Amino acid sequence: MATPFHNPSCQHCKDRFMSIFCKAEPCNLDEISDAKVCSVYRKGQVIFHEGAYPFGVYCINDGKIKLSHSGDDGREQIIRLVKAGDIMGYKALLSNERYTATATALEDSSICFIPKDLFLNILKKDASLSFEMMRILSSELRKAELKITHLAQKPVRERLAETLLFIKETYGLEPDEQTLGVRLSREEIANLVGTATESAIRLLSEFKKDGMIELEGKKIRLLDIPEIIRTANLQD
Amino acid sequence: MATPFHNPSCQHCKDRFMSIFCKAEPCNLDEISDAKVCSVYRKGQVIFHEGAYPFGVYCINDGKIKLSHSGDDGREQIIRLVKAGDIMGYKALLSNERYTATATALEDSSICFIPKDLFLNILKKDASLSFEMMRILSSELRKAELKITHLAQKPVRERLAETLLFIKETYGLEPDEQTLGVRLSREEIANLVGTATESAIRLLSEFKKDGMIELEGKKIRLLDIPEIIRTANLQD
DNA sequence: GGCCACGAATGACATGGATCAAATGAGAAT
DNA sequence: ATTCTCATTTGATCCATGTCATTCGTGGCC
Repeated sequence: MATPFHNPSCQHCKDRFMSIFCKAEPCNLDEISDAKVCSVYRKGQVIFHEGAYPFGVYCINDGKIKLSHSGDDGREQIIRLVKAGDIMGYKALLSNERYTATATALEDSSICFIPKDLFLNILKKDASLSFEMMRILSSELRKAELKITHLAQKPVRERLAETLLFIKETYGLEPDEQTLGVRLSREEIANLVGTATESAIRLLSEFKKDGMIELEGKKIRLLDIPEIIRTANLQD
Repeated sequence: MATPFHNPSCQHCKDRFMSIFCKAEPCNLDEISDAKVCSVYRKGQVIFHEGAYPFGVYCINDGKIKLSHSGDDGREQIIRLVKAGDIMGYKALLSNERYTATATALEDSSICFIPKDLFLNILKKDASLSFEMMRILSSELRKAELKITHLAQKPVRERLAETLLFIKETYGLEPDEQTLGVRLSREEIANLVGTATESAIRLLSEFKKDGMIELEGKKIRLLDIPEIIRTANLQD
């Protein structure tokens, strides 16, 4: 499926300083760099499947990925958006269980694979790396818990506005400083918000009518961010 | 507020083998045991407040605690139930931020406090402890993500059934093998499920009418667990 | 015992949002 | 270009669930 290619070295990875591995001790980084395998996945390709056993962690060299649960009735719930410098698949590895989510490329991406044993061994001997790992886990957990509260208490309108801001935080804006840096289908947006596709569409149209955003195919331009923030009704 | 009393030693803590510290190296456990302070909190007392800065982690010696976010409109969302042997407050500590949740005793509880510096230092030098910490974080994260999916996709009825099972998993049953091992108000149940109190009450009555449970004040007896599982409609 | 206060239960009602259906548009394949 | 397929949009409808209001029950306290 995925196309392997000559490994970029971790030491010179452009996202090295944003990634967890910037905390790793240099000798461990060398070891990781030698052992990893980098592959290219095309848009839509699945990197790993919910239910499968993990054999390592993935570190995004370049690209954008969604992680999603497939709900009982088949509807998917997107639980995380992954960007360059991020790692994924660590949760299953650490708790030694199967993947609980499926990773799908949102656009063509180059992704490095680090074998399980190596990763775990280095984690065990590199205190600063494992501390960083804990920091990441804590922060993901905090975000997840906040999402639980909002899902339980906020109306779809507010959650959609919040989601737009979240996408902006994650993937940033294009050079025009307005367009969200990723193209998602309406269904994907809905699955991120946790609502029906039609509801997401309707509310996006409303946002547009209210002058908060502009829509052009899958492009979304944020015109009035302060108003979006107000709509999201954030307190924290 | 809380009443300190003579410290039980960690080495002889009855929940030692279920707690994270069973993984700590013995010498580190000694250190923790010496430094910790154990206090008694009465039912309803707050152990720490959302928004406050953390100065250490709490390890439950005995008792039951709820961790909750207070939503923007004041409604609370319970995000975790804590039992003897569990620790709490580590998330804020690890990510070096303020508490995002409030911890309140569900019944009289004795809780040990481990100072921040000590905990972090030991975490840094005790690989097996920090590995265990990562395991806990991963598992919490997995649970949180599952909850997000269910909150987004399942009707209240299913979530309530699931919550009853979750309470049973967490706190077990009383000696009669039917009654849930904790007394929660209807409001607390609703805040766990993520619904309005009235909805929780109505559905509990339905469950009772259907013979799944029996209600007697705050006592909830699970009469037909297989049927509750069916109602929860769990696939995983 | 009887009052008070608060949790629990029930009913009536309003509505946000899901679902179903149909029409339109846009991108991919030939 | 033409067709086909799938995403998007819009409209109509329905229902689960939240909200408001009231009553009921229970435990605490004087």
